[in-house]
Amino acid sequence: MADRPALTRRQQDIYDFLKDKITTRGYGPTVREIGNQFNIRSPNGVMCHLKALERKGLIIRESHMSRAIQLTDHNSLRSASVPLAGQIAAGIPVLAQEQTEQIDFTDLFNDESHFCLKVKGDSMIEDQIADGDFVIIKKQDSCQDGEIAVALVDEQDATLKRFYREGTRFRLEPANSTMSPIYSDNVKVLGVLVGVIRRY
Amino acid sequence: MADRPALTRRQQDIYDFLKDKITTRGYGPTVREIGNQFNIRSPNGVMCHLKALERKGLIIRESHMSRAIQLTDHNSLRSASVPLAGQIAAGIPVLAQEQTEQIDFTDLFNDESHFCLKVKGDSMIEDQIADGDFVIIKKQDSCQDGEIAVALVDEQDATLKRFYREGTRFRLEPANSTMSPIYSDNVKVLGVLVGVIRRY
DNA sequence: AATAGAACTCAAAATCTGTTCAGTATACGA
DNA sequence: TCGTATACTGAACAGATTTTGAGTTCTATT
Repeated sequence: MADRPALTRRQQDIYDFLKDKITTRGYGPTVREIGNQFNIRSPNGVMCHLKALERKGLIIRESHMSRAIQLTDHNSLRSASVPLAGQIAAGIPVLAQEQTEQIDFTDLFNDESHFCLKVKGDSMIEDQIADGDFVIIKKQDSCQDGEIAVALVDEQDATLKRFYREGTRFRLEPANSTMSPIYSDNVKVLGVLVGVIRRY
Repeated sequence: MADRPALTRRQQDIYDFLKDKITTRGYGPTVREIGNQFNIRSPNGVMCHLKALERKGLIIRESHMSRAIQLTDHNSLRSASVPLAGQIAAGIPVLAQEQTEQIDFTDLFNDESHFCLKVKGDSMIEDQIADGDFVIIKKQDSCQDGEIAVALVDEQDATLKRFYREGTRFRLEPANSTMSPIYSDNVKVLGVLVGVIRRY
C-alpha cells in the first residue's frame, strides 16, 4: 500500500499500544488511558501523538468522539483474507493486474467447531497432504463414505484417512499405494477434513 | 464453549450490530449510537439490552467507560488461529485430549506483502500443490535457487515453478515428471511461495 | 385476572472525554 | 544562534456518555 512517513520511537510505541488494545480487547484506549500507560500526565501530551499518527496516515479519528480511533490497516489484520490476484497455471497462466477480489478463509478458523492437527507421515500423500501440513478438522461424529476423516481406532489411535463403511466394520484407507487400509469394527469419527494449510 | 441462554430477537439484532461495528470499524458504538440505530430514544432502553447481553454472558462491559464493550468470543474471530490438538500419523497417531496450544496463521494473511493465487493445473503436483489450491505468495522481486516462485516469463505469462538461475538464463522447473522445464532469459520474479491453503 | 419480563420514554445526575490555551524543555539542522 | 519539531505539564471548558430512578406499554404465562 502507501508507504508511510517514518515514526518516532515514541509514536511507534503508542501506535503498538493502540493496535494491541484494539485487536485484543476490541476497543481502543481513551486519551487518558494512553497517558496513564506511558506516564504522560496531561491529555494534551497524548493528543500531540495522536495528531502525529493521524497526520502520518496510520490512524483515523472521529473528532469529539471517545475512543474513536481506527487503524487504517485494520482490515488487513481483522480477518483471514488476502487479495486474490487471479489464477495461475502451467501452460496458459493468468495474472490479473489489479486484484479487486478478496478471498476469505475465516470459515476455516472457527474456534468453536474446528480444530487443527499437524500431519505426521506420508499416508495421505496421494491426496496432496504431506508430512508437516496442518489439517483443519471440523468436529462431527459421523461422516459419509469416501470422506477424509479423523477417526479413533479401537479407542486408542487417531488417524487421518478416507472413511468407508463395510457392513459392520469400517475401512480406513490411506492415500498411499505403498500402505494398506486399516480394518476395524471399533471406529469413532472425530471430525472431517475441511482444509489444509501448509507453510514454507 | 459454554452454551449461552437464548437471546430475544431484539437482543440478537443489537449483538450483531455491536459485533459488526467492533470488527469492521475497530471500536464499538456508544449507548446513544445503538439507540439511534434501532430508534430507541432513551439511553436507558439500550442499557436494558446491554445488561441483558452481559447477564447472558455475550459481552463484558467496564462500567462508566464509553464504548467499553468486549465481545466474549472476540478472540475466536479476531485472528486466523485454531486450537492445535496434536499430531496425527499413519502408524503411531497421537491426539492430545485437551488442546492447549493455539496455532496462528496470521502471518499468511498480511494484505500489504502477500497475495493469493488459485492454482490451475497439475504442474506442481509432486510438491503436493494441486489444481484448485490457493497459494499464498509473498511479494518480492528475487528469490533463491530452488525456491518455488511466481515468475513472469517474457513479460507475458506468470507461472508457479521452482526457480533456478543457469548462467544468464533461468530454468523454471515444474514438480511434475510428465512436464518439461521452461527456459528463458526474460524471467521476472513476482513473489515466492509461503503457504498453501486447500478447502474441501 | 394477575404476574413477570421485555422493551421503552423522560428527566436528571455524575462522570468521562476530547479539545484548547499557555508554557517548558530538549534535540537538531541551518 | 535561530527556528523547528518532538514531547511534554497544568488547568479549564464544553460536550459526550454512562447510569439511575420512576413510569408506561405490550406480550406471554400462570
